[in-house]
Order: sequence, then C-alpha cells, then structure tokens
Amino acid sequence: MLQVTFIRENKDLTIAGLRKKRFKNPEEVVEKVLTIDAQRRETQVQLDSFNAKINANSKEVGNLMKAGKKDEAEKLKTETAGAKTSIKDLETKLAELETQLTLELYKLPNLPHASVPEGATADDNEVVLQHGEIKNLPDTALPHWDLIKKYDIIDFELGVKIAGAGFPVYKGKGARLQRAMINFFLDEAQKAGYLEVQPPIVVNEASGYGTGQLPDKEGQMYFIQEDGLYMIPTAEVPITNLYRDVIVNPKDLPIKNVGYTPCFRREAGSWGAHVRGLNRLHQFDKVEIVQITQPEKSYQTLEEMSAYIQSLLQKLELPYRVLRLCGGDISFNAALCYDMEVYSAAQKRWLEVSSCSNFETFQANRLKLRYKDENNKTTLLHTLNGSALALPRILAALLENNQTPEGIMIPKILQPYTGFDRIA
RNA sequence: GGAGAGUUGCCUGAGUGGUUAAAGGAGCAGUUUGCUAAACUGUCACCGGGUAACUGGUGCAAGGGUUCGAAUCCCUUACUCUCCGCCA
Repeated sequence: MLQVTFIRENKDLTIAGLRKKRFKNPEEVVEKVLTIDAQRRETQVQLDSFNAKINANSKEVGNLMKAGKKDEAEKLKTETAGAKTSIKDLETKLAELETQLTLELYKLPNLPHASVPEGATADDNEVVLQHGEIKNLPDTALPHWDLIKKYDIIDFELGVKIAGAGFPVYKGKGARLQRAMINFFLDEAQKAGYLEVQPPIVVNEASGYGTGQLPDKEGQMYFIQEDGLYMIPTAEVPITNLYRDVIVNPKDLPIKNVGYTPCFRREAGSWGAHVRGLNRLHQFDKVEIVQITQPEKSYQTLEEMSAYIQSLLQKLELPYRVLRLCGGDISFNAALCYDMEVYSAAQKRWLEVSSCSNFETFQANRLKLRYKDENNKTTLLHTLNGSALALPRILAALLENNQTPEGIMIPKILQPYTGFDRIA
C-alpha cells in the first residue's frame, strides 16, 4: 500500500508511476485520494478540539468536586454533555473517511522503479542476460508430459482420482527427485546465509492483507470457510508476515529467511494449451527466499538475490535468461521484478521458474514492519523475495533437456541427493 | 469438547473511577572516557496543527456500553495459558 503522505507530497511522480504500470485514470484516482485525505485531516482537527475541551472540563469537574463546589460542577457537566453528540458524529465521519481512504489506497499498485522498462505486455520485457547453451534435441525428443509416463514417475490420473486436476502424484524416482531438489535448494540457501524457517501452510486474513494477496486476489487462494484460513499460494505470505507489526532492531538487519512449502493456487480460469503437464498446477513445491533490508540497501540486495538464484540454475546446468519486467507486466505489489526463465528444449519455449522482486515499502506499510534509523526515527523497511526455486518447471526442463537414449541424466550436483544418476 | 485463569510499551510487570503513557529492564542516541565497563541524560506508537520552538488528539487484546471523566465498571468477540477429555 502506498503512503498517503508520499502521494500528497509527490503527486506528479505518483501519477507518472501509475501510468507506467498501465493503471487506468491515475489523475482521477489520485485526486480522489487527496480529496478524502484533506477531508480526513479537517475532521481530525475538529474532533481533536472537541476532545480537548471535554478533557479540560472533566478535569475541572474533578477539581470543583474536591473543592465542594457542587453546583458549578453540575453546570459544567451539562455543558459537556452537549459536546458529546458532536464528538460522536465526528468520530463516525472520521472512521468513514479513513475506511474510504484505505479502500482507495488498496486499489493503487506499487510505483515502478526508474529502471522498469515502458511497455504493456510480456513482449515488452527486457532480456537482461542469457546464459548456457540451448540444446538441439532430435525430432524424437518428448515433452515432459510424455516422459513422465514413459518412466512412470508422475501420475496425473491418480491425482485426479484422489483430489482433482492439477494435483500430481509423484512416484518412485520422481518422488525422490522432488525431495532431492528441496534439500539441495535449502542447503544452498543456508550456505548463502539464509535462516531456514518452516511456517504454517495456512494463514489468517490479516496475513493475506499484510503481503497484498487480499483484498484483491481471494479468488486465487483456497479458503477454509469454517476456520477462516487461506492455504498459502507461496511461502512469501507466512514468512514475510512473521515480521508483521514488528519494529526490527537495526543490528538484526538484513533479515534473510528461506522456507520450503507446498504452494496452492486455484488458477481459476487459466487452463488451456500452454498449461499442460507440469507447466501449471494447483499444488506445487517451492523454496522461497525472503529478505528485509534498510531502504538504501534494497536494490543491492535484489541484485544479490538475483545472482544467487542464477547460481542455482548454473549448478543445475540449465540454460536460462533473466528478464526485467516492463511496467505493464510487473505485479501489483512490486517496484522492480526479475523473472528467471529456463529453456525447455522439447516444448521449445522459456518457462518461468523464479520471480525475484523488490517491494520497497509497499508490503512493509501494510505489515507495519519498521526499524529505527540513524536518527532514531521509526522508518518502514523494504521487503524482497524470490523463488529459489519452484520445482515443477525446473523438473520439466530437467526431464526434457537431459533426455538421452540411456534415460534422463541427473545433474551432478543433485546426484548425492538423489542417490541415482539417471532415470531409466 | 469441559472447567478455570489471563491479555497493559521492544521485554518483564504494578495499577479496581480523576496529574498513570504508567515503575523496572533491554535496545538505541547523547554526555563523560585512551578503549571497554560504569555513571548521568534522553527515548512508547499512531493521527493531526505549526516555518519552527512547540502543541492537540488517540491507543492498556478487538468492538460496543455506562460516566462530566474508564486500563479500572458492564456486554460481546478473539486469542493465550493451566487442568481434564480426545489424539498424531
């Protein structure tokens, strides 16, 4: 959530940023926010002066009673009672204005960083770099949805039987490979200085609001009505919310956490030709890294996280590229976002396997996640996160790129974790 | 699920109607200091007003109510702990 004071002081900058994000009618919406804000402050002033009067009167009544001047006290009492109606009205008005203001602010996306390219769609994303060799597979090469059947390592039909489409059952070496990747990703993160946490995979409503999944995207999350709990779409939600309503001690910064969780996404209405096999699932596994830093350090941190994620792809020997998302494609919450894509040789397309973002104060403002800066002033921190990594598409790329007549070769780095060097 | 006890600042913890945002501690900042330690001073958060010095208001789990005045009294809800029950 953007800060009102920022919008008030940087109106033109805000409108320009919103426009870059392809937000509709930025002038109109910003104007509305500022109008409500002005009304809110005016109402606050009125209310405060009434309250100040009552406080003074109450004190006076106490003094008069002590002094035994009962008549005068009674007179003051009646006088104060009149002001109470006004206070009630003003309080109601103020609360309404505050709600309105919050609702308007919820609608505004984060402002993009200066380096975010102009553009409306994924076609306008900037390719920052490409790494690794793209293999030319023979015509007999199979896409991963055929390979998993050939080697009997993932069964979608069984998943349909016990849950539904998009809930795969991993079997044998398939299951073992999943576990190997999870352990590998967690070990690497730990070596890079991340503290491993194992959070709940359901969260309450406040957590959903904290990281920005609510109030907008409730349709994307599975919801357990009876207990008011949401199944997490990513570990970002529970891990970042660990720091909700926290004033962090500066010496504990930067906070670096890593967590493995299954992730649940309803993906309502997004099924089609491009989402076969492992490309899009309702349940999948992901290792997520989260950092919380001082504002002046967050972009350096983003580069560090991006480099870390790339190091994983290099160790897995997968060809990848890094995209800087354009204004129209970047997520609602992010100020700057890098997508990492691996090349899937049999599908002949790039698959997004990680998304690494700086949210600046956008989440911290909702979370009330702050620290005391050098001047001892309470200041919002910056939050960042990235997938490191999401398993299904990595698996898809591994299966497709590494297929040989002798079976699917496991990257060397994973072999100590799998205990086998090929799936055959 | 049953019974009881709780919920006060970063932490601990007093406070049963009127100078109580509240003692102590930690952390941070400042002073002193060769360094450390110690000592002393300052420091809750949020929303406002003011160029500023400064100043008004709100907040004692949340939401209502009583009262001139509520951390304190009443109602509702949430959560935590203990014991019992059930159980991986």
